[in-house]
Amino acid sequence: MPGGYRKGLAYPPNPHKVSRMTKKLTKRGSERREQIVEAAFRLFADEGYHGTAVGDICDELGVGKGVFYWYFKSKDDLFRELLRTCLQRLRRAQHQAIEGTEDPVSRIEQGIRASIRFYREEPGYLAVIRTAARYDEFSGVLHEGQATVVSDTAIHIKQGMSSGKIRHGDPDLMAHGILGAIYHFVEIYLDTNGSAETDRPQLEDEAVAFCLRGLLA
Amino acid sequence: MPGGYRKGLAYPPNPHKVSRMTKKLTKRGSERREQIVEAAFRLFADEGYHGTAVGDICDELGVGKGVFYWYFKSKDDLFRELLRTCLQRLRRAQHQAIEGTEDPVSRIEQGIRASIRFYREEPGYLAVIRTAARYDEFSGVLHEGQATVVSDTAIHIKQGMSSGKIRHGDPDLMAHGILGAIYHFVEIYLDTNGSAETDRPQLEDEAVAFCLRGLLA
Amino acid sequence: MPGGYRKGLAYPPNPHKVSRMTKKLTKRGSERREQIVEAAFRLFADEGYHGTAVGDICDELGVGKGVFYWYFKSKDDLFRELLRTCLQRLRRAQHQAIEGTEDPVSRIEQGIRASIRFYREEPGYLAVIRTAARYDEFSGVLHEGQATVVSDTAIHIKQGMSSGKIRHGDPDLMAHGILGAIYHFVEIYLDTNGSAETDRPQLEDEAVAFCLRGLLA
Amino acid sequence: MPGGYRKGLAYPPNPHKVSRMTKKLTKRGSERREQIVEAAFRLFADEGYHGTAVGDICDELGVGKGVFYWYFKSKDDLFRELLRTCLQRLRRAQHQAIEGTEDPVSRIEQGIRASIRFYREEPGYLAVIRTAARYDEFSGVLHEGQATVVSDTAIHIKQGMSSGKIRHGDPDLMAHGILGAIYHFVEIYLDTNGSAETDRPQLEDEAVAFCLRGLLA
DNA sequence: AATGAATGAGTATTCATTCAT
DNA sequence: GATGAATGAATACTCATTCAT
Repeated sequence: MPGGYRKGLAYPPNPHKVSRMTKKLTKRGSERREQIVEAAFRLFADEGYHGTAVGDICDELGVGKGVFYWYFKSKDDLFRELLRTCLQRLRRAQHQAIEGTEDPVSRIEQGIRASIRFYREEPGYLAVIRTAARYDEFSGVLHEGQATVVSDTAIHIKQGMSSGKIRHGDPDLMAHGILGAIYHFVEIYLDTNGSAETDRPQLEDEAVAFCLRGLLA
Repeated sequence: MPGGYRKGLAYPPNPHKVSRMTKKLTKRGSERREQIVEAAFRLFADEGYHGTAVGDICDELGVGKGVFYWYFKSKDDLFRELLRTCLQRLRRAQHQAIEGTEDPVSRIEQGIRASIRFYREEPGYLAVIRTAARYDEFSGVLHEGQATVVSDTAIHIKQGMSSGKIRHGDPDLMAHGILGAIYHFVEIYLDTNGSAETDRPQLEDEAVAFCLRGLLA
Repeated sequence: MPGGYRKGLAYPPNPHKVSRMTKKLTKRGSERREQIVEAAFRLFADEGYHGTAVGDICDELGVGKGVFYWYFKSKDDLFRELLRTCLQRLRRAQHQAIEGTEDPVSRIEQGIRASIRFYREEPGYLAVIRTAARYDEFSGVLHEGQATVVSDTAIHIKQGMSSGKIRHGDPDLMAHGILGAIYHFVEIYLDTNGSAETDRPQLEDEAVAFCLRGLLA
Repeated sequence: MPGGYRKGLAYPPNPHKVSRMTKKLTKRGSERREQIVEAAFRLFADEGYHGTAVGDICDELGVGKGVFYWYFKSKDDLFRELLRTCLQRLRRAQHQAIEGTEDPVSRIEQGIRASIRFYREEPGYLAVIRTAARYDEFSGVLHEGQATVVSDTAIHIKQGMSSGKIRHGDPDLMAHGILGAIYHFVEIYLDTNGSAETDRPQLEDEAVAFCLRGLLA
């Protein structure tokens, strides 16, 4: 039954829609799909989740709305996919930065630097993540992604503790502290729209210092 | 735009509406106003901004919708008022915690502890702040509030630097680091709905440790 | 502002909505559109602009409200289209009546007669024009239409002056005089609702006489 | 039963409200009443009927809404009173202009001139009349007023016919022609808001010429 | 694979009018 | 005489989603 939407955000989940998503796509089909993802990425980043109507995405491509629902179960679904992609890339960037470094503290440091660089260089990804953070619906996906990063980090922290380089404490909590601080730094000092007006080059150094050494002299 | 019409045809948000001067309220009036504020607080905290219709608030009190608009210019307006109140109380809580403490580092510590306690004890306030964080519209008010807290904290940081207790660095950035870490801790370890399922009593200690000493041993 | 939300919170008339390009309509679509125009025409004529809710129009056709907005950008928009159509038909009627007549004074006379006949035979059009005259919003369109008629007439007047058949004076003003008199005659002697209670067959003759010869013997 | 309003314009007429209007007012009371009338006059002229809320009028005077309803049965009622006043003044202006003139044609001419002068000098009255013309509700009062003017004029026309100065025809219709032309002239060439941008000093002469002699040479 | 058409619930806001104090 | 408080119907417009061709 079409039409209507409910308070808050969500349109009622569609229980009948069988996971058609396992469809095999022709070459043309995959291209279409990719076009949609790209357009949506741009729009979500610029206008936010609610600011982007399914119709806007279709208009962008000059196609009817049916097309969208041929490739995606729902708007919500597409956004989730996008979000997952963003988080994957972030994680990949972190891993690449760490590769070849042995010392756990250095690994943490490289991870911090990589994150900030990533957000700086990919403001679109940052925007999508920010958008996700705004809605309870997506906090699940976000938390998953975070959990991964946190446990990655927590491993290094534990190693650091073993070797005596890192003080004792709850590794997860510490990892969360890092995450929170970085995210906030990025919020404050990085502009979503590329125009690095407020950006400061030494942000990475300062972030690293804060996370590793805290305030005390 | 809403019902009724004015100026011939249009429904556009009435630009003339010069805030019909601040109303004088009778005792009954103030009580009503307070009732509205309370109901709205509860609903906003539970259901979010969009999840709460003006009509819901009025229904809660069993009054007509006009009543709402007798006391408040708009839904947006009421929410802002609520938000400001929340931020004020937070700040007050921080100030009270600091009173009587001289050492800047201790003041910072007390501030951190007070914030976490505040959020823990007043989940409603936390919920409202969270809700505000979700909407660009309110980020202004939120940022103001944050700016105040940051500059409060930065002052202590500077003093700590002078006395050599705090390492050198950008005080504002450090203050933001604290803010970000705490807010994230609260997000992760505190539930909005009182049910302290995930809560951990030692959260304050750990937060203080992270902010002051970072990770390193 | 109306239901639904976009861009986070706000209901303000969506400034981005770039007229989603002119739609291609299928046969069924054009028919639907036409049905809407007809229903709206009837309702606007009978009940006036404000007396006609978008919902009324849709109810008339037994369709959902979305249908209206599939075909028209807004209620205002539809009304403007309707109004333009009315004015066009009026002008066309005038042109047809003039065709084949050379003498400028006769052309003016035929124009006057055609106008009155038009209003008499198409009370619906008259009603729409009247309605438009009631609202500043639409006076623009109306004035444009008037301006056209006035300048058409003024041309004949000038020719008449050249040939000495029409006394000297400001042609535009004279044209406006004709317009005003006719419109008023129609207001007074023609009923919008077909019931030609007050109608008088010789109205055309009398109007012509007044406009051409004034009062004097 | 308070609240609510219906499509179109009108709130349901209040059948119970006994004509309290015959109240005798104290001196202070009459002053209040006069203040309301004045404020309403200004607002109606500036903002139109719907553009002026009862609350606006009261705000202007800094009094509660009850005051308004103490002195007037309804908004509609007040407007009618105002309108009647305007029409009276117009008629008075016309009479004064005619006094002492015997020749019927001259009387008509003086009447025309007086009307235009009146509208030019009292843009507020014009605005109120215009506003009234916009709403069916008030067309009654307006038509009454017009009827008076028309019959006044028709008398002169008849006299002119008797003396052979005016061509034969329906006097009422001729009078309506004059009215319509003048009103339209005023619409076109006079600005409501005093700023006589488009005004032309010789408008009176031209109007007289059009009404008396029509177009022909 | 694609399209155009249709659905319809959901909501902020205004304002004439009344009435208990 | 005056006030503040309360009433509540009325309405434009959005948009995720479905479906017949």
